[in-house]
Amino acid sequence: MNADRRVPNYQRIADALMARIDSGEFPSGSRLPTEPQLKAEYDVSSTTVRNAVKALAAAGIVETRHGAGTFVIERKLLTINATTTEDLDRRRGIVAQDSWSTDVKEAGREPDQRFECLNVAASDEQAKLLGVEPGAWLVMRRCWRTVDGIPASIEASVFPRWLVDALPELGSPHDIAQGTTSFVAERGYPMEVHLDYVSGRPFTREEESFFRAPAGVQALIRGRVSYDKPDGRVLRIMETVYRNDMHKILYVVAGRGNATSR
Amino acid sequence: MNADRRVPNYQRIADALMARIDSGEFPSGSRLPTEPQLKAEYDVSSTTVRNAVKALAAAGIVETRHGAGTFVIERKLLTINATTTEDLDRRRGIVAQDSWSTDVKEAGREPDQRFECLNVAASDEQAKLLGVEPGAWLVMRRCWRTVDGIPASIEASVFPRWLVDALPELGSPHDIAQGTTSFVAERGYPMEVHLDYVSGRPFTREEESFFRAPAGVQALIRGRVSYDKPDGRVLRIMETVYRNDMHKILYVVAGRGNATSR
DNA sequence: AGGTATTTGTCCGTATGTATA
DNA sequence: CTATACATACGGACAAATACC
Repeated sequence: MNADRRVPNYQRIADALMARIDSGEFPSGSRLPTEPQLKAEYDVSSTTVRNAVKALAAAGIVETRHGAGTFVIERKLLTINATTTEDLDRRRGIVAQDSWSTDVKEAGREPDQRFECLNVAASDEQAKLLGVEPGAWLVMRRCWRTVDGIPASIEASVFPRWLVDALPELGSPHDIAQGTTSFVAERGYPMEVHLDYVSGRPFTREEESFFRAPAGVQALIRGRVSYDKPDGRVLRIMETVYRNDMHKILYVVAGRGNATSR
Repeated sequence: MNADRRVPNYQRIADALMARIDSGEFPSGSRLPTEPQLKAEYDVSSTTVRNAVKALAAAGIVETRHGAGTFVIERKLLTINATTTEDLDRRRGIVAQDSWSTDVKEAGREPDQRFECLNVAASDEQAKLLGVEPGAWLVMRRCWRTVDGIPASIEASVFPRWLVDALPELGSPHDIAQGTTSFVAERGYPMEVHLDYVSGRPFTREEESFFRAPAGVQALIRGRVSYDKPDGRVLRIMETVYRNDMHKILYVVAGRGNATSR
């Protein structure tokens, strides 16, 4: 027994429960004892039991469901391929579908998305990238995506004014089934290079209301700025917000590791 | 979107505090009123005030410091370039330094790292990638890294047995200042292609004790499997655990967006 | 360096609300 | 409809870390 007084009681109970989960006593998806039961079992107050369960929830080990109980979580990661593009899909015979749907279906899961097109004011960052004034009107195309019925990601793209003028379909309130990347490319504006950044943060209140994810789940963010050529014109600014417990993002990186071979 | 009419009291207080933060009343780094003050101000119990502050902390808005107070957080993101390699550094005249130190110093911040080399048992996944039995002995090289004195990331690399036999320095308990990528490349084993995956999750208890990050901060994970050529031999399996509120990972992706041009 | 006030962390007991089975 | 289970809320006590004199 660890009688280290520096470790709070609720943390010791959390550790004990975690050990019981690891031992197989509570397999993935199973229900933990109720809080009153744990309270009696460990002879502590309700506060302490709740803190213990909250610690496990924050660590992504369990999920509490109001009125139902506390359940052990199992993570199923979906791989999002950030390197392949639609031309690769075509070689595999996939034509009229965006690359996200392809990824999800190939994982044997069911994709669904709700689409919307809206006019937005350019943020400072967007304005700088596009060379317009902050607050300028931009067209945003946004997808709210679910996997097996679970809210999984939100993808938002904004396009420069001149591109929307050239390709009015970008302003239409209808989804472009083949994906905007290949649509824009086919019309004469191929994206030759993308700058991606990946980070993570807690959900905003707004995102929370869409995802309704358990505690311990945060956002995995992928930003992508697409250019017609290196240091060229920006064709699209995209940001995707993923549930971080459902996704991993894959990149194939060309190594140039042999410094002496240049 | 679902419109929950009933919002808990603590959430309304959290929203009110967030609005006051956004309004500039509490700028970044400033201290919020103490909990007894908030309790009096909003005329609620200590539980409710604490729940409100916890909600803000979980959302990454504020950070509570034991005995000191509650402070508004400012995020400073460090960019980790996952695409450039040491040969690029050399062209810029940087030679005897790994790419991480380069990135951190270029951001005007102070990198520091503690290195260790240990013998570990291969996990199932590592064993599969390396073509050995699970549990086989592998050499792991690990860096515990701080930025401006703040624990920022842990990077762990494992190498196949045959490569350590060929390059015994990989088993040495000393850091390889130039970075292992270029070291291994110079000795005749260039890494021509990397497979990266990026994801996020809560810290493990062990990671927590190193990072000591406030609530609302999680791990940003980058895994990298490096090959000598596409579908070739695995030269290294690397996993880096970053504080997600301190890092974004940058990738330069070659676009092949023009499907008709093939 | 030490002591004291301040501030958050932990823990107790209890009551009531609300979602789920 | 009822019982169950977690969520919210009240009020208070003491511990532990920090700040300040």
